[in-house]
Amino acid sequence: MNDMTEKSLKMSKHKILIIDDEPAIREMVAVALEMADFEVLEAENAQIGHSLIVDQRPDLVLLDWMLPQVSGIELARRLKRDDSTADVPIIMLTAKSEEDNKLQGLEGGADDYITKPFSTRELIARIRAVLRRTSAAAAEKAIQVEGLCLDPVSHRISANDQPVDMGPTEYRLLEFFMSHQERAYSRTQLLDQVWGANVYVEDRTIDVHIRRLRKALEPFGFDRFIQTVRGTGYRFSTKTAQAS
Amino acid sequence: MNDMTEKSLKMSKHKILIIDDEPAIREMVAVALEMADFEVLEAENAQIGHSLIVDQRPDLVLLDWMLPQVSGIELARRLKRDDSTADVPIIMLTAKSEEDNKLQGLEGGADDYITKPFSTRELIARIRAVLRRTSAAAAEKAIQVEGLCLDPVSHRISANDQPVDMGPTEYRLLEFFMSHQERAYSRTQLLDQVWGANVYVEDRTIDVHIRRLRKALEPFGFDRFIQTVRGTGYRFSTKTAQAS
DNA sequence: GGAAACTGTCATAAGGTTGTCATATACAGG
DNA sequence: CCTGTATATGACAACCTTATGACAGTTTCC
Repeated sequence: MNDMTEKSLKMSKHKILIIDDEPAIREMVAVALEMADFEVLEAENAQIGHSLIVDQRPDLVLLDWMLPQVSGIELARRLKRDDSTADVPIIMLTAKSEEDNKLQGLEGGADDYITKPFSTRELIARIRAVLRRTSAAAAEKAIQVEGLCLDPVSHRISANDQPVDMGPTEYRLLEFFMSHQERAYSRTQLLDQVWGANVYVEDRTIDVHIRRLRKALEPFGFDRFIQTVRGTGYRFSTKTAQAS
Repeated sequence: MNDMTEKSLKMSKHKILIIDDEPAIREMVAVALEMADFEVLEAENAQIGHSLIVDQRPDLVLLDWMLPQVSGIELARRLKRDDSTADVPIIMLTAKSEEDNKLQGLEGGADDYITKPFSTRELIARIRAVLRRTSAAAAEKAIQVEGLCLDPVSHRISANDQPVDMGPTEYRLLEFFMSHQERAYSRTQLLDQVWGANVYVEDRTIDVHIRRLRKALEPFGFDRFIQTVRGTGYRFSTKTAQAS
């Protein structure tokens, strides 16, 4: 359970993308954020911003309300519509005169809004708040697949509402699998992801933990989710394993 | 997963097509690109460029904004509209004065744009960036042909949404075929591509794996894609085998 | 301090894959 | 229609990869 805290501490700087068409504002914000130890990306319009979000996966987006061509609110909607970008938190930047629209902004999927002019202190405080809120939310959301449910808060697994008993390593392994479904991982990748990078552990050890995980899920029939991908590794999939 | 990196390194030169009506610019860019170890194709207008794209399948297109007859932006739109050319990355070349239109260029499907005059260093850097981005995306994209679908991410084959079972070698063979359709390969070439260079394996062994692959696809009727090219080797084709 | 729970490795058992053969077929010319 | 080749197939035995049960060293928790 301390994993989360540890990871946050070790975690590299948060990446913030600022999308605003005024170079002066971008510059000012960028400097402020860098001083606050964030990594900053900039985009001058919605298109460039969108591709940066896709490519760079920033931890948060500062989005100007008014942008040429595609407006900020429109971009926010698009981001929220697409699953792959829906969970990127957004803080809208609005001018005083546009303040009335703030509700619309929040409706459009923004996690917060801030009116220009704003102090950098306030901006940074809000960024931190949103980051704290969203990263906590992401980590605390239970993952449920059919009758199998993993609850990060209580750190517990249940199958059809019955508690499932397993070791810590198996828990982490399952957690990783359930948050990365339908994807094949090599033993080395699993080792890096679940055990942590640069840990010297035999590749074959994975097999044993897979075995233990399967054994724990077996009584409920959910061991079928843990699939072997011969010659490659393992995969978590709800789709039926290949018919022989 | 490292296969991609390895392959990229071994991969033959990237083919770049430059479409510009000014011979001087074409020449300059061509020289720069050749020095950077790219293979260069040239076209002086959209029509010629389009047919070169279809025939030669360049890895990337440098497209001038202003072209006689059919403009660059129009060509870009057409390319993106047609599935068979939609995934060719495009970098638009715009004159300073046209800079305002760059947004339109990105909307029109360009992957990047660069304004003239530009340094060859910058051009090459952008080309590399776009190639890296697109080839990474391509490696993750599922390949679907009629009802047959190969998903590299989950490492799985499905035919009409039903899982298909096959050995690792057959999977790699099919993966190679599906990403190199409509083209005949000799047994030796297949051995080099699918098994890897300098591997001592009997040529005839291919026949057996082709057989196994066909057998796996047979229940769905997709074995018809794996065609024999007598005296030469094999080919993956959706078109029906040649009527003699 | 000691019992119980966890972990990483092994050795061994199961099973799935692979490269070759030998044989049956299909093809292209004569 | 026959003949020499090129392919398609079925059968195998060697080889690899994965699944399992056991075990000893540690850590965790009374």
